[in-house]
Amino acid sequence: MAAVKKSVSVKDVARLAGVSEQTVSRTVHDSPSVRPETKERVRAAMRELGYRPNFAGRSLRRGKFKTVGVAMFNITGTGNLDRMEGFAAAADKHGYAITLTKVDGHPYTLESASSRMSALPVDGMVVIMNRMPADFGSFEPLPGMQTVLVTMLEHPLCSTVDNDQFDCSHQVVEYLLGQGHKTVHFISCPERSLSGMQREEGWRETLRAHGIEPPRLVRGDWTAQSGYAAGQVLADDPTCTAIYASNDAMAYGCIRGLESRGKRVPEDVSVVGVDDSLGDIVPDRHLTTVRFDNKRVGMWAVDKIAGAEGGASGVEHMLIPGVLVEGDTVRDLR
Amino acid sequence: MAAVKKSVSVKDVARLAGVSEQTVSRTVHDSPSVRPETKERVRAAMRELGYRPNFAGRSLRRGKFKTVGVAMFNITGTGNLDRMEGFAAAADKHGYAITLTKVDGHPYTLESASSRMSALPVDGMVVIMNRMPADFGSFEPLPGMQTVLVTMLEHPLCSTVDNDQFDCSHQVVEYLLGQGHKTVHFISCPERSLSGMQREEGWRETLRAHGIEPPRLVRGDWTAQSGYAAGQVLADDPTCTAIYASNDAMAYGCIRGLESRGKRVPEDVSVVGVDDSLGDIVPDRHLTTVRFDNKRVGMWAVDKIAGAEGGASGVEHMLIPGVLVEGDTVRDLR
DNA sequence: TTGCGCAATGGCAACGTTAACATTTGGGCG
DNA sequence: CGCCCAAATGTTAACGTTGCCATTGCGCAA
Repeated sequence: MAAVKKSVSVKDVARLAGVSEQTVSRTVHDSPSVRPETKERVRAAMRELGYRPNFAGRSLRRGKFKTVGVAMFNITGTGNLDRMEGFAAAADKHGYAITLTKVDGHPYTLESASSRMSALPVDGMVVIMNRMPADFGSFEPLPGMQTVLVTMLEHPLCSTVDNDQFDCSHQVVEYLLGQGHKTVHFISCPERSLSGMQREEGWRETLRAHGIEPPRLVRGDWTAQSGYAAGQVLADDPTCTAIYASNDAMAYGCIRGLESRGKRVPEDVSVVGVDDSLGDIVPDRHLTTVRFDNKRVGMWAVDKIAGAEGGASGVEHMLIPGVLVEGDTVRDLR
Repeated sequence: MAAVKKSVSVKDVARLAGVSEQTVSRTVHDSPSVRPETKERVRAAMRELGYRPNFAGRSLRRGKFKTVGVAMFNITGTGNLDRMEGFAAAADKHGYAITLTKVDGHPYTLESASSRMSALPVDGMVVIMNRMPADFGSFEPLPGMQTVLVTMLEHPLCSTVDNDQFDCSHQVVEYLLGQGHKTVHFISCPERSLSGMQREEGWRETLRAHGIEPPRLVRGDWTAQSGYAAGQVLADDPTCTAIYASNDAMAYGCIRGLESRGKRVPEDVSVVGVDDSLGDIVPDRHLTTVRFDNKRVGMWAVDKIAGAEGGASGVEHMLIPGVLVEGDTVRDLR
């Protein structure tokens, strides 16, 4: 019916309703100082013309976009979907939107992400760090642009939030030692992964805190295949009764590798993974693993920006612990 | 050094560089009608003040946002991450950004997604449909807002793009029949899933095209657990030599269910999945499955919007076929 | 020398919205 | 009956950018 040519502005609505533009604006914002019958007349005009407030005009006037930018160096990655769920949920709660930007192909620096964002309609930004950016130490966030980094590393000028990888390893090692294992073997991941290195460090330090010298680790590459190979290697090590794999895929692979060498899980060797990413893919067996709350990580980041509103809230660092989920791949030796 | 209070505008740069605002604007757009030395002076001023063009002012003037909105009813879902990778990649290519919006909690209608988007700074929108929206038939996209639906269903007013689920089932069934199997059993998914129902329809029709009456299907719920149960049921069916599961998790579960009843895969029964979502989680065995190119789906959607620019390009429907990846879970009976 | 054309730059207005201030109207009260 | 206050509505200006047109300055041809 009401065919729209260009775009309908407050002016058009005002003309049709026979009021001033200001009254239209007040009606849009449901101001109490407009008579109900006037409001209704204005609303009718808006409906008839199909009026939609123009975002650009509004932001220009307000100096705010009600949008949080998310910069990712690579989109695909464990937990990113859950994090996005968190971003979107928190944004929704505050009436914000999320603007997603891929910073792939550009240099792996915070500056690169920041300058990309600066041209976009965002009030604050979140950067998901998978690796160590070259300028982590020297980076300064854009003035007026609240910046949150998703990483365990603390930054002096930006708030940070992440899963507590260190605590994760601590929980796993304590758990296994508590079940009577004398030591815990470790299947690591490629060295460029920040979170992986933190898991490794947590494993090492927790063992040392118990006066146990960490055994030689087996380096994996996140794939089940590498876990399989690691399992075969560790099957020949008589001191190995408990294995902590850096992710679930390697843990599953490791189990098969152990079995291929005649070891039973958990009777002979216990295995623990991290991520709870695969669900119960092996239906009659549940992997003992650590479940992270990536959604909460995402929500925290956006809450920090959208919740701050005017007041420039200070720099905060948040670590969100995972939960060890007991399955049936660990044997109690006590 | 150059501490910025509020925000730096062309006016500030113009004053510092001793030129007009217009010349600043021309410099930003690298117009040939500005003397190189003037340009350099302006650029120096921009650097000194830390000038960033204001998005709102620019969009207001231009009437364009260079942004594509993506509406999702639920973020978590197989393939969404790859699709987002596609959105972001295509947006990057065109100099666009992606604005992500969760429409969860609101009614499952296209109208709801559309009205949510209309208040955001976007030039076009993509809606990811998992289920059937109540208003699919009656929906009209917002005037001036190019709308692309991610679904196999064709819409008269909106372009659509999706994986070709029908073709996927066709490929799988043809492949299995080609290997000498007399029929193909099917593990389905919950009825509310659009893509799942299309896979089911494709299975049924392809069998019928060969004059084979489709056997009774076993209904699953996407989980490995349900696949396990289905495998146990089908293990007792002597006519069952080939099973097509609606996703990989059920396929893996099914294999374990069959094995728990003494059937070997692929010697006794062949199993094929869909999605290629789990990687080679079982290291010494590769599931035969169908790999979809969700990234391409995402890119197509954003290309359609960002590539159109001014010209209102017509409604198009695109189906992107998956690729059957041969593993070692199918036996050739010939 | 004068006039013309081109290159470089400046002035102005408008995009749509809304805060701040101005104005009108109606009603209560001295 | 007149005054004042409050409620309701209108007017103006500004947010930052850029298209359009005007202006300036310069070299070259007449």
